[in-house]
Amino acid sequence: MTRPLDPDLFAACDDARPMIRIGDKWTTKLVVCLRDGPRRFNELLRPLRGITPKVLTESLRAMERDGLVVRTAYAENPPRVEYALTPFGRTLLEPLAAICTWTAQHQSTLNEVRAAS
Amino acid sequence: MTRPLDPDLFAACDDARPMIRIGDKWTTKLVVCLRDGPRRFNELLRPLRGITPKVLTESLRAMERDGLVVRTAYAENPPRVEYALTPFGRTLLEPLAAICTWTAQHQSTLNEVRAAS
DNA sequence: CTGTATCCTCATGGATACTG
DNA sequence: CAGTATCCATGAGGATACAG
Repeated sequence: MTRPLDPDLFAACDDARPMIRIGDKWTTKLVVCLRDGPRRFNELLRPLRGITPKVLTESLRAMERDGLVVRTAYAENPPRVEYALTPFGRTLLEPLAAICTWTAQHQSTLNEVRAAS
Repeated sequence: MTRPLDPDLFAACDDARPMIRIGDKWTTKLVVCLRDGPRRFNELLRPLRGITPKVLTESLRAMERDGLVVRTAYAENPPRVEYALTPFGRTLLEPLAAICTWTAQHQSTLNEVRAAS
């Protein structure tokens, strides 16, 4: 108990902005959306209820820049574009699952606690 | 591949605001800071470089409301206040560790990818 | 279908100073 | 030591409309 804090634990998070925008509103949900294979723009727009095309584009571009997602455009008519997780992006699935499981398991606890206050 | 999306996976995250403010700038760091035992206000203020007392207070109050943290004030002079994780708060440590590990392992990859673009 | 272009709101969180 | 009190900057994200 009360061992000194390990400074290294913060090394990865010390930047003004988080390396991965795990904290933002959509990135994690997008990763989950893409876990079973490539999805098209509208296939992402729909299940993420409430996201606007602008924000979806921004999020996907950011994830592309970070190498989490690849965008593939097919020269067809009507145009078809597919987004898929890269192998690197897939490495996020496991730690993210841990958080999702926690949330699913403890959501009711949280609701009770909040209702009581 | 390309199995249909499991809608339940989003059930826990469908609210306008996340149940737990995992996404915010300080909550996760505070959990990590408190993992080894109770800490005093200034013991949290210092290692979280850059946080202001106002924001620290706000964050701790929010975590208190959610039952993640307990505040204990000792009637001494000078005043002493300790913050500690509740058992419930401790359940967050494991999934959070998964994310921390991921970040630590892949930070360099991310840096390379960004430098290349 | 797959996006862009504008405009705008609003909450997070930072700066600074002060108090019991 | 452990906060409060103000004020304010910023940018993520939303609304809406339009385009290739």
